[in-house]
Amino acid sequence: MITINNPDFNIRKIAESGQCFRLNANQAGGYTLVALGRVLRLSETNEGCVLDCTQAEFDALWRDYFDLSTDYAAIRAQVDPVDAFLRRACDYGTGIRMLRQDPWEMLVSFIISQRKNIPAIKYCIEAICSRYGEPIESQGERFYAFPSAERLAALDEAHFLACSLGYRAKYVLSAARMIATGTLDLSAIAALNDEALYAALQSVSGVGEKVANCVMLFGYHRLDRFPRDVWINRIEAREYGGAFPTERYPDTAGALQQYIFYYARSAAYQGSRSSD
DNA sequence: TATCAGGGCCTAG
DNA sequence: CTAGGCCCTGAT
Repeated sequence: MITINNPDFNIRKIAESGQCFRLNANQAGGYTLVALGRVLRLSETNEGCVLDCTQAEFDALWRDYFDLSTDYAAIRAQVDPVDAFLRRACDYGTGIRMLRQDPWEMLVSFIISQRKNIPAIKYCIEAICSRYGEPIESQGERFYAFPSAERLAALDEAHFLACSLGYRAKYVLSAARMIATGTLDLSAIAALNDEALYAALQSVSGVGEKVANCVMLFGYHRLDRFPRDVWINRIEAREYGGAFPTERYPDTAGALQQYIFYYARSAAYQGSRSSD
């Protein structure tokens, strides 16, 4: 067992921040994460967040996955003191971190995300994993890893249609085949600068600006990327008169975007806007 | 039951 | 550059 006692680590907020789709509340009152081909259970206690893994597994995998070497208090501290909205968002979202997730899983997940809400995205991803992912037994329960590109490349469009992907089915299939054949190497492009990586990702059919930015932010930990979805667009219109000042936060705008996204969808913010 | 919107992208014009 | 189509689900 590992305990993380850090105000900048809150598993509930991370789970609800929309960056990951396979971290869910469990029956025991905690959270269960399927990632890196493993299952990890986490629960909040008075002593902090407890992870049910060994020290060796924590050191090898989860310390990096949860980005525990980044100082999120420092990121929040650089927020413009005049920007009351952003300060509120950061206070409200304290505990959120930017997970270092698998690029392939992020690519597929965010291709699926277009014109879907979060429950629908999770449904599709679980359908794919449960049918084509490797089973993982954990404490008497069976989970499924996210399937490899090679595995998905061997399927055809009908299999993805059956997972409720709709018009995105052909995008996911072609992405899988690009990766499986080596047309696109997700490991190799990690070495590219932002603009080249952005372009490389958009060479995939079904990947536009929004999805490419999400893959960069969540899969390649490019914390400067600032994906604009309908929620962020609303906030930019309501709170910033057009555009968020990304230029003021050249290294961390994407992390701030996650605080904004979490706050914008919260009852706390929605309630404060109810007079509109 | 009916309607709308959802962490968009592609194609045609 | 903009308008329309797309496939399905969750929320009301």
